[in-house]
Amino acid sequence: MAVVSREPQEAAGAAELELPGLVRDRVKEGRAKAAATRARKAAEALIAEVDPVAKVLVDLPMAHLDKPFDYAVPASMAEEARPGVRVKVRFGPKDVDGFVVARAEASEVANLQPLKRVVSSEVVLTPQVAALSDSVARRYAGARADVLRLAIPPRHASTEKEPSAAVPAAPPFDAAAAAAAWAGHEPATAFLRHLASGGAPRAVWHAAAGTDHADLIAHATAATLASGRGALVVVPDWKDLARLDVAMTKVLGEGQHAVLAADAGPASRYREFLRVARGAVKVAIGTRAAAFAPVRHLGLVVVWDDGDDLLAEQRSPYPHARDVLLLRAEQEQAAALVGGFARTVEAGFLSETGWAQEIRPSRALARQRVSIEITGDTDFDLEKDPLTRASRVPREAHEIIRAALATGPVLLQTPRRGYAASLACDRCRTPARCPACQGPLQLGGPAAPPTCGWCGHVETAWACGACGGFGLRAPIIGEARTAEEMGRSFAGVRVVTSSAGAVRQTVPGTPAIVVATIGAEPVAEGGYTAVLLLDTWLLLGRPDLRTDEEALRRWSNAAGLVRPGGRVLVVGDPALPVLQALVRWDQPGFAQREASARQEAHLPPASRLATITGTPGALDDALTLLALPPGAEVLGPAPAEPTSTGDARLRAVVRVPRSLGVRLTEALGELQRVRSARKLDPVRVQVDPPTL
DNA sequence: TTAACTGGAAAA
DNA sequence: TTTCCAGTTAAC
Repeated sequence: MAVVSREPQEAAGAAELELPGLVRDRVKEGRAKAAATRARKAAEALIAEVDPVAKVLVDLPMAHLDKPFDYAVPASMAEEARPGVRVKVRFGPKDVDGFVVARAEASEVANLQPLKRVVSSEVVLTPQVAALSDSVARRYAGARADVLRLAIPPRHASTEKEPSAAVPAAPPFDAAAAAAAWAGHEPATAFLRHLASGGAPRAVWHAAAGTDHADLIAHATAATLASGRGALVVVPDWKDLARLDVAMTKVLGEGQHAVLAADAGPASRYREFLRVARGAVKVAIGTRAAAFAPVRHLGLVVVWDDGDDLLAEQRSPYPHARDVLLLRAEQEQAAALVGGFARTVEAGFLSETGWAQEIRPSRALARQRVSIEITGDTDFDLEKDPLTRASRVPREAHEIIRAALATGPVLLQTPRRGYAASLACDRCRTPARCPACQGPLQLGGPAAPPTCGWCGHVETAWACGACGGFGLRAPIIGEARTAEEMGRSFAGVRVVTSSAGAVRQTVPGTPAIVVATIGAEPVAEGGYTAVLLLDTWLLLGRPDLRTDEEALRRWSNAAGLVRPGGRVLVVGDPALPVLQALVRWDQPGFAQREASARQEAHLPPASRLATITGTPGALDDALTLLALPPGAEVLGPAPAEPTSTGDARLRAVVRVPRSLGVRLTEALGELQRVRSARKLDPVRVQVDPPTL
């Protein structure tokens, strides 16, 4: 025992005399290490003379640790430890990453720990973005560390060593070209003038069908640059981003903008981020996380198609890119542009409250530019026209396609992917499901009975699960089958498909039939000569609160791809208000009606609402702890998705009038701090979630 | 990791 | 009541 537990020092003493070389080396190593530690300690003991205190936000998600901690700045780091740099600090038991947010002369706290290391001298957290992260964290009752993780991409050390490429001189602002691009949208010329002269106008922009919106955004950016300020544009996905990238290059010239996308890979993502952070470029475009891009002297923020759910962050605290940008526009006195072919209730609210003005197509432009028609999708038509039975493309549509093909490409938007023909109830249009496995019932051949597409069950006595009907209606055709039939109907015409998994970004402006599933529509060079929206009823079948709104947004985006002077044909029930709004291109009107419905139901944006989700015990506890402002309502709790480990969870909804929104989020923030400090089971808080 | 704090039990 | 010890907590 005694021999085994001998002190290390004794062993070291023995080694000096007799032990073999390897052990001696190790002892030397140990001594060198000890000497290095002493040297480091000595260096740390020398504290910076000016502002020896660094205020550091540590990268920990715990709500009660969401405040700056003071550290001593060693003299060796006096210069590098500037606000905005990444540092490593000792925090309790372990070393954690953090950001210096300020330097100070003194601290309230005695015996400060020294900063361990300045990870890099790059200023990645600018004061503006730090302030933005503050307000986003407060608005969403979340922790700043979580927000910063969304805002600042992971460091990529080798990329950091490269200098950012020099930016070529930008061409001078062409005010006439900008005005021409925006012609017909009113009052866009005033908006552009205001931007160019350094103002901060705010607008909600409804784009006319056939508008090359990316081009217009690029011109608005150019106007902002002309005032000596930077701009930031956020779009939902990489398809929009690619289009915008091309437009920016065309209008601003090569290398004038950075492209920020999380899925571009860590090196490229960080390289582009650094170009912005270093002030090498004044313009940034990107997907949702780009809303935090540290653009210098920000003059304009733009969000396109803000109804797309991709703009809602999936990670805590679940901020929406539109709201981040709008907060930013206020804080940095920048202009704001919220644009789309569709209109969200939230965007409509901005103009209703007077926060922003409207930019709309003039009536003349709307009428002359595109004709939008609707054709019935009733069983009567199906009887009359044998073609429709097979293909779901009515005869009237065939005529439009034929005419439009003479001058360019035609888009057919269909809601279903693949080939198989699924069936639906002919009375209520609920898709027919297999009674055994809930798979889709399909027709294998002309005379075959309906068969399940998943388990192969042959259904001979089907009855609709929703309405009890016995009739099956003409099949829902997938995009592959539609494409095949188009190829047969229009022999010699090129047929292109685009659907999830095989999305085509662009097609040439030459005659072709493009069959795409919803959201996968390629952009046609110069626009489509005609756009057909098929099987519109299928999108409306879902019992979601936002079904109509979302369907209208998706149709509007497809219709928006038409070229000026082109035609849009909607196949659907002309009596439906949502289709009427589409045909009249009155998405703002539809949003307004939706807004009053939501107001009556006390839903956002007129109310502020939050969900709290957790295990039954934790939720119950949280609701007791939550100090709600008077007038707040609590709904539920109702069953929610179980945890990843399968534990049951409940969700409660709390809501207040919008005027009390700040009180609600403060209470929720306090709740999270208390729960985190007491190490209670976590609950998830989501403020104004996109869906309920 | 570690100093400060808490609470409970033994000693006086 | 005081003192000691072990476990807990906060964390610069």
